[in-house]
Amino acid sequence: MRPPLEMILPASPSNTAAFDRLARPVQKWIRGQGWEALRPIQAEAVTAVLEGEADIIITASTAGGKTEAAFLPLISQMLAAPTAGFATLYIGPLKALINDQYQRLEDICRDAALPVTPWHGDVAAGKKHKALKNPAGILLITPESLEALFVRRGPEMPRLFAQTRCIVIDELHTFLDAERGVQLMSLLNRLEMSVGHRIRRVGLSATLGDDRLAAQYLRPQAAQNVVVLKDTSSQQALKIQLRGYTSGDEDTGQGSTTGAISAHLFQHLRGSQNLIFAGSRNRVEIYADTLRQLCENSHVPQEFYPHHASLSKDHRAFVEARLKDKAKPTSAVCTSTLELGIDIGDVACVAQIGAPFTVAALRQRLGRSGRRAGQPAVLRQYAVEATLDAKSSVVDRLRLGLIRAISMIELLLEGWCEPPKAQALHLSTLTHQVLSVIAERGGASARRLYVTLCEKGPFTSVDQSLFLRLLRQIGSAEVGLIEQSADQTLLLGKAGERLVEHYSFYAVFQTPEEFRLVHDGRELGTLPIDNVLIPGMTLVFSGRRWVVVHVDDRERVIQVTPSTAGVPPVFGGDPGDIHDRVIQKMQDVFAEETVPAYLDEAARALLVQAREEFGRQGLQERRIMPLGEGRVLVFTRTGSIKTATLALVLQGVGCSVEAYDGVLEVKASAETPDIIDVLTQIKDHPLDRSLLAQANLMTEKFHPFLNAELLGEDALSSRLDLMALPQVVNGVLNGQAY
DNA sequence: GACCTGCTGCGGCGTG
Repeated sequence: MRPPLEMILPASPSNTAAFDRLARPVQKWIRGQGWEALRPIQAEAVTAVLEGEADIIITASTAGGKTEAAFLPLISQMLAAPTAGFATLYIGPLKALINDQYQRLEDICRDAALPVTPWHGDVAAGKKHKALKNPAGILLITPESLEALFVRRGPEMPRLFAQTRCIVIDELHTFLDAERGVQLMSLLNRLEMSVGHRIRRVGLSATLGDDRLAAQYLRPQAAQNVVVLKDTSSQQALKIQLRGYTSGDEDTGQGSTTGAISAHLFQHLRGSQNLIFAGSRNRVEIYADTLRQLCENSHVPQEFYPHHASLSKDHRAFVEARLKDKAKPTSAVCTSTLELGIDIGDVACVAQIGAPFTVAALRQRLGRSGRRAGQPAVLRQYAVEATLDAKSSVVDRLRLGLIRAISMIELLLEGWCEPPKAQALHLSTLTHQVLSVIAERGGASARRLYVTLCEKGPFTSVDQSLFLRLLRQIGSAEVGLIEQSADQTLLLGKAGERLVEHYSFYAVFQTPEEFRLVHDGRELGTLPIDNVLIPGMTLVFSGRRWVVVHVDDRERVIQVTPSTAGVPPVFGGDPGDIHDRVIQKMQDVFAEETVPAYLDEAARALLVQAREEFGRQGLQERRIMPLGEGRVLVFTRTGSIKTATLALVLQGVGCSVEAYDGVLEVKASAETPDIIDVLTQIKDHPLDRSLLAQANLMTEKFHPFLNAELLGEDALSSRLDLMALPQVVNGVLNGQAY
């Protein structure tokens, strides 16, 4: 008789029961780890996975043991019932994450003799061919590589996945509300159709604003049956400070806000591991350069390094390794590259310069700090506002950056974050999936495509008539992506074949063209091609200063050599997307009188000023404010989508418009009609879609193949909101005008 | 007024 488990493993009874249900090799691995017990979330997951076939969402903090929670019982299950083909499919959004998870799972599976195969663009072709010849165990793959399998090996899919029982989706939140997430859902749905049975889905995530919406994403047809397991054990303390700073237009000299914030970071972050989110790659370079100088001037070792997606892999790996190495204090000045994914361990503090765009990002970033028991998460928020003078505009006086930073923190504390947008058509990704299904099957009927992608797949907002219009468009002579054979089967056209045959087809997201920046044969990183650089020009990049020595336009290579001066390059980007709820919260912050305890003295003073201005201008009620010289402020009090839609309409009648948080600054010309008349017109008449003609509607990768009509509908389903406009305008007009 | 993510097959060559 084997001894009772309690003698080996001190654990609570429920925990012991969970442990007992795991396969022997898995139990052996757990003992080898020296764990005292399974964590509650892991014990719950064991029960949920082994009892029944329900879809599951597991949410726990980054170091909360989610991977083990899912895989300890899944591996046990695989050992109990061996299958032919891949038994479990793991989807990861990053190659680096797949590499990390491969190491961890290999370790668990070593004694179990269960193969684990990583599969992404950097994995050797030989290794992939071996796995295809003998598919078994766990396959770790990116959405793009899974897409490639469908396109290149469509007929083999049933053989590879016929007995797959479970698909684990890591970092589930990164797929919600993204084109890539729609692609992934389409692929998983196609996989189920291809093998002819449902495959259980398990989502892992650290940050979910709304469990039900995540469940809706994971299994749209049966969201109510998704089991959500939450780790509530690690409710951690949160320490927040919001510091206010003011600056003029010239922000680079001595005594600037960049200098002042850098000095504060230098003073408080040195000696530990930290993340400094600077908001853009340009600002990452500015702050990294300033902090590097501070270290040099103080004759102390360098601890501040830049990290963003345009920097070389080598440099990024160097910074990540330093963050993991507690013997080398390191603060990374970074963009969202360090927001998710790969494990960099616990950081002492998260600094955020300027308000973030979403509460979800703020929450994800904060999750990097305070992960050790008893350690609070620490947020240092820096708000930068303009120095005011007699000529300063109302918009500057309202301190929108500070108010938004406060609003985001308040919403974070309330536990809210942005939900995914449900109704979008995703016509770019639908075009991609049409080509992919045709390639997979060597041809398909329109009916089959519609059922696969829209009826049973994720493109539920697309009805038959819209789908047919899309097919006719991409099958037209001038586009030529598809063509129809005599028996009505849809095949790839010439242009479609060319597209699908190239490896750049698999990803559904757009990437800009770039130069490579090289010093002494070593790549420093990449720059968007719209940077105009000629020999002799200086720049700040990768935390150092360079001078351009040679530009090769054909090969897209720029040679540089060290220099003592420089300015950071322009990286471009899209306008941010701010949710309605954030703007509402800003309105509340203006109207209330309480001052949050986490503001420093300067931030308090700025908040008081902003509220005085808000009251003085009567903005509690007032929605339209003339500024003189034909300029008017229109307070939409809505997020960026509705505000941008109104801006588009006003531009359509000849106004020039600038958008801020919930406010438009409108400048009329001599030919422009009176703004009240324009707004009244919008309120009373259905809107003319021809307005869309002047907007830039080509934002996604496969948009260039669509016509104006389809592009308009796609934009209206996601980035513009004409339907809401009458209501927005009504609100504006019913406030006190003029 | 922004950020991030991904990639196959094949020919040519050297090595064991």
